[in-house]
Amino acid sequence: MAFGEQPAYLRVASDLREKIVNGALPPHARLPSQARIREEYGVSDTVALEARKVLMAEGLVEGRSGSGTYVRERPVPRRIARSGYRPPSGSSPFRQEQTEAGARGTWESRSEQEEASAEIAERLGIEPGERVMRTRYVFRDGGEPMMLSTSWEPLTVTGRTPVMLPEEGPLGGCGVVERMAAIDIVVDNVLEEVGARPGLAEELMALGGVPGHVVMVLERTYFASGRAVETADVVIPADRYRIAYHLSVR
Amino acid sequence: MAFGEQPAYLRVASDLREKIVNGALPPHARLPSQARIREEYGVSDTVALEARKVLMAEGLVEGRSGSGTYVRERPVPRRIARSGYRPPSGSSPFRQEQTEAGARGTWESRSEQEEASAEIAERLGIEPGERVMRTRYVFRDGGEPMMLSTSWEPLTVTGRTPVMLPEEGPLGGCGVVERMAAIDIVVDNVLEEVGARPGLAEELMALGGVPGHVVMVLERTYFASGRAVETADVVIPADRYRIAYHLSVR
DNA sequence: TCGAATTTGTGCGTATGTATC
DNA sequence: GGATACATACGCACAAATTCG
Repeated sequence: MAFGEQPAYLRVASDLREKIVNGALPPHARLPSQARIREEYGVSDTVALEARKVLMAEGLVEGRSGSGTYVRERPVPRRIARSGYRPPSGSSPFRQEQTEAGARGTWESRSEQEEASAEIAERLGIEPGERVMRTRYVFRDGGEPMMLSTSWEPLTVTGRTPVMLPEEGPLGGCGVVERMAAIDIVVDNVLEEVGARPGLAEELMALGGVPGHVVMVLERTYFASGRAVETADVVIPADRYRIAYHLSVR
Repeated sequence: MAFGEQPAYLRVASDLREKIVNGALPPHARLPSQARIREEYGVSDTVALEARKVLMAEGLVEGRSGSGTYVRERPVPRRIARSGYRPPSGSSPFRQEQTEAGARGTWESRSEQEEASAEIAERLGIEPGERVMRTRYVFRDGGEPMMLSTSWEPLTVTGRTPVMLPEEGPLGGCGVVERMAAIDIVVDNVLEEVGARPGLAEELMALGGVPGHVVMVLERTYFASGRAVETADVVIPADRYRIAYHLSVR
């Protein structure tokens, strides 16, 4: 390998990648087998294997034992409009987590009281050990799981009120802002932090994904007059969704 | 390999991973060398190598040629405050891509004219083939590459003006809003879409990462009076950064 | 139903280059 | 320079899954 050249396996990977992105190898097409790659590029078995591994790590292809290596479909990601997004029509920016264009979202949830962990306490601005209501959601979009969410609300805020359980009562499933409004708490700010990481096996199981898939994690906290009233972790499969913000420049 | 067992390299990787997460191998500690692993676990060179590769792909360790394989620090992800984020102090929400708390950002860039691809034309609301100025950036934070960005501006907007080249002239490096203001274009809206995927080998090379690492992709478009004046793709390593939005709930 | 060919996935041994100590 | 350690590369072997006649 001469100076300045990139390794053989990266050269082969780049060539195959090019054929994938420019459409010469469309989704569901089979890549040349390891043996064919070896012949076509004049490289060893190891190099052909490493090249395939690079593309697999990039999520472009998927190996099926005994069959071949196939180009994966990359669905056009759907848009999840977040708070702050104002669609052309004048609909509410809230409870839009499921929708770009009115997709019917359904969800299940389970609530449970617990003591705030150090991290949750930090996010809610309370003392660790204070009691909070934790609610886990699975959101579905047309039956397909699309989003996992876990939210925490301090019981000092909602305790002994009709909205203590997010999904019970007349305001069940209405969203944080409306529920808080019902007990005279005006949510006026929201902080959202977006991160991403490989999904945990457990999450991907629930989301119908494949080990190794990437998820985005949205850490969201609602504030009312400077006090945190709800914080949540939202897990979203990154291959199917994007998170959209529409902001005005002061 | 008996039925139901996992491959040897995964067994070795799991054992080493356990030692890392439980602290037996703290950050900056050196892993056993390939030869040592071979001896300790009674496996071949290949298995030891593959095991290390798994941990490297997970971002837990980093190999230094000639020296060893070291446990990486997993820094609390730094926050990249995006447009819309208003820190307690009243500083400008723009040109904050580099900073949580005043980190000095440096960058390099290279501009070039080209014809708009179908995708870029769509995003800019122009015809494919119209000429645009493409500028590629590498942003650094204390010398470490932290962000790749490619921006496109229609030449119908900036052509034959002092700000045609983003990084030239008196307003070089000033940010889109200020530059556009200089030619009497008032940027009033920005649309940001956050996605995530495994990084391409090329991107991770530039960002100092490892094949397989996750990146976030920020697709950002600035608008002035409903017309797109700049669009950009921003690639950010997800293990080191998060993207923060602070929004008010009207 | 059976079996052969193909292909991936895993594993072994070895060699060479190159960076670090 | 020498020793160590990682990175790349070659060739081979075998098991498991798949495909196909």
